[in-house]
Amino acid sequence: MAVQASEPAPILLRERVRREIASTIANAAEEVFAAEGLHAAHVEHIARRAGVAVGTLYNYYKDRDALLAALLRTRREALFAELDGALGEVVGRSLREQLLVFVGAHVRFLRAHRTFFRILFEGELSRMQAAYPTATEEHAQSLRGFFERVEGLVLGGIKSGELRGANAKLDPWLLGGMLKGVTVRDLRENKPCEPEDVARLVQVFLSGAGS
Amino acid sequence: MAVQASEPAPILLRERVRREIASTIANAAEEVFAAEGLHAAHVEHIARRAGVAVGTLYNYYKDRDALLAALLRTRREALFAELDGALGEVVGRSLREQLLVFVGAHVRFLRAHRTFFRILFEGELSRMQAAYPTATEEHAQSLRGFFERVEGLVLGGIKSGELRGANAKLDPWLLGGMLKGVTVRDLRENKPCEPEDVARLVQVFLSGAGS
Amino acid sequence: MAVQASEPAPILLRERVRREIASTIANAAEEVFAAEGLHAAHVEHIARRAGVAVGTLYNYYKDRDALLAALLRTRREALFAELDGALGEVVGRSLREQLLVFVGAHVRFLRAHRTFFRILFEGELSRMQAAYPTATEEHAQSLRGFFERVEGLVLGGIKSGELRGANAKLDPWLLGGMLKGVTVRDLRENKPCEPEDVARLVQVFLSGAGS
Amino acid sequence: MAVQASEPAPILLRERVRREIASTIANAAEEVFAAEGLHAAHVEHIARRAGVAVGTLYNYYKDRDALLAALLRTRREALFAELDGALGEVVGRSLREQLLVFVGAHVRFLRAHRTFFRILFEGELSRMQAAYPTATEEHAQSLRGFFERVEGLVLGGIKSGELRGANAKLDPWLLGGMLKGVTVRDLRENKPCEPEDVARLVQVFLSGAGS
DNA sequence: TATGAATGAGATTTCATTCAT
DNA sequence: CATGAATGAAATCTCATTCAT
Repeated sequence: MAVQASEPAPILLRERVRREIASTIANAAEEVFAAEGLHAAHVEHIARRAGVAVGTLYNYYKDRDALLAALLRTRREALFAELDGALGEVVGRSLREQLLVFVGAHVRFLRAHRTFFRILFEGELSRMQAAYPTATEEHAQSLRGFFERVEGLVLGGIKSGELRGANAKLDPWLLGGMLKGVTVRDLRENKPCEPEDVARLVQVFLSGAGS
Repeated sequence: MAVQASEPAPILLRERVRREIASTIANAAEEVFAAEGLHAAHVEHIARRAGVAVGTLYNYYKDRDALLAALLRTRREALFAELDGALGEVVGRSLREQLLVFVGAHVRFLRAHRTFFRILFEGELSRMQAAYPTATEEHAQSLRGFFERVEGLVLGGIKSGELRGANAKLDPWLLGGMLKGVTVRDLRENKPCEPEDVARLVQVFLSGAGS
Repeated sequence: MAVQASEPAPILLRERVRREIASTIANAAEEVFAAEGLHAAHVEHIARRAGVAVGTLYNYYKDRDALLAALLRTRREALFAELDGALGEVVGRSLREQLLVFVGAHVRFLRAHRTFFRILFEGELSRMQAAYPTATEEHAQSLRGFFERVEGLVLGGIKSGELRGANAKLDPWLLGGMLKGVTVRDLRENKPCEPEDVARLVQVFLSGAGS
Repeated sequence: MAVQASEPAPILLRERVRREIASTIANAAEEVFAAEGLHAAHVEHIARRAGVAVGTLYNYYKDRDALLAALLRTRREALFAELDGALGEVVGRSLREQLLVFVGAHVRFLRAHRTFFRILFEGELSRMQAAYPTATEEHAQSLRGFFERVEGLVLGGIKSGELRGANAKLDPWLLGGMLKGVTVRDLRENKPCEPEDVARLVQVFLSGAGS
């Protein structure tokens, strides 16, 4: 008895094509948002870069807000997967090792997705709530998740005694600030963060730069 | 002894009124730019907040670009005066003292002009060159000047031997990053930077957070 | 018995000063209207050129419309005085003599008030009724008066038999067109109308250019 | 024999529709520019008269300047085609015949595009260089081309001896002035130029109106 | 479902006119 | 009266979004 297997397959195929296009558009959006700025980026440019018509773009994303939100969500999930994956491999190790691994993962992701961090940090102080409520929410969640992981490391260090005289409220901002510092240097000066820079960052945070 | 000073007085008065209004508009602009974002801020809102008609605003500033540029220039000059004034009083002292004074001055200025830093750091990765060329130039100069002062402190510390195994290229970004960290905390979380936070920041940079 | 003659004099003086200023403003207006165009001319430029404040200008003329209207009226009256004066001296003479004198007077006035004709002919086909109703009326009256005088000459020539096979309806437009032709040449090419050009114009109108 | 021509057709159709709309907008612009004046005409009125939204108008013409320029260029090319076509048919004929044909063609075009001449002659002395540089250039070229053709006729007449005692510099302005005269009569008095008017114009230019 | 032209609300900027000094 | 800064209506142009094909 022959099986009519021709039905489900096209559906899957169609779905795969759909995702392919959505992803192409999101990638184009990332490039254009990074290149033209969060506010100045034109939807038409995104469509053009993706090789589709604007109408098509709107078939995949409700509006500019939704497109930006989806983009942020996707990249955030990838980033967090990378960070959590790296941290998962050094559970229980020393704070120094955890920091090295964490910063290393961050830098690795930065190299692959410089644009995401440009968008993330450009929007950090920007006020887009009114114009892009959904994207703003995703954006906030990205910043929060990033900060929580930094904070988690600091709290772990305090608990284990590896951080002394610590200020649990402030120190995550100091560590996060340094991370942002090297990120901004990469984005503004086109100066990628080398392995020795990672080591130096961790060294300064743990032992200071002073003699 | 009566002085016949009836002529110059009105001129001075006019000029003073003029500056007063220009400054009122700039202050309103600062608030609105900070509240609505660098791009989304409406000229009309600025005028309304300043209590003048749009036309009046344009009597004082050529266009949106010029208004933003003037704002950035004014605040930058005030900030640099504050920072340089503070540093001038600790010339020759230890790096720790210089850092404490510098960070203290920064925090003091932040308290008085939170919005300026919002604009400064929001625009750090933003792309406004095309729309606001003059403002962009002022902005870049502000960032540069800020960084140069941080860099100067680091270089001084290296020269004096107070920074050991230093990385002259990277360390300014780390120190600057921490400063930005506490600034962002203030702006995003409404958590002003207390004196003990200043001390902690300097402590971490010089001696590290590790045990 | 001493006469208190000190009263009327100041009034006269005041009135004379008033007219002086009004006339200065009108002259400035003429220059600016001619230089910048009927619509593009800025009231502020007129005031500046007259050496007064805009507010002063509005003390003398109700609005832009009234200023332009007054200007047109004044110049028109002067032009017509000139033309009628010249024609008055050749009453009863041959059409050729009348034409020579008329065209000569026109050219003389043109040399003294090029700007008036620029305004007059620029506005000939322009639609300014909506924006400047009063000025439009003055303008129309100027054109009408100019045409009537040309028409008068033609009709006189027909009546006296000096124009043969004439077309009383069309010929004034032909003669007027030639006058406008030399005027426009003056205004556009900066080529003033010489005495021999006057003679040639009359010659062509009366005897044609053909061999 | 069926032809599989389904591909190219839509493209041609699109292009045709596009031209249709562009032309509709240009025609609306012509009417509005003529009715409201070169400077006072509102872009929104043009769009409304064309039955499209303002945005659509801007999809077809870069800005107000470009719209006016395109309009002038199109009409000018049509006018010159008409004039040159007519002149081409009387090459080598007598000056009188050439003039009759030329003036006739002019009058024919005037009847079909009264508005073009309104714009052309309104702008003759107007100052629009600053606001509409491109349109000004088209305008100047139109005036120049018109004058050149008039001048060509006169020069031809001088060369052939059909114009006697001619003034090659002045006569084109006289002939052109008469043409403008009948045109203005049409536009201002709503009095179209009849065939006998054409004949009279030529008659006066060649033989004069005198007895 | 893809397309891209049409839409029109909304933003910036100008300038004739007013009016407090 | 002279002054000139303040006013705000109005004009041009942009661009996210829709929708007929």
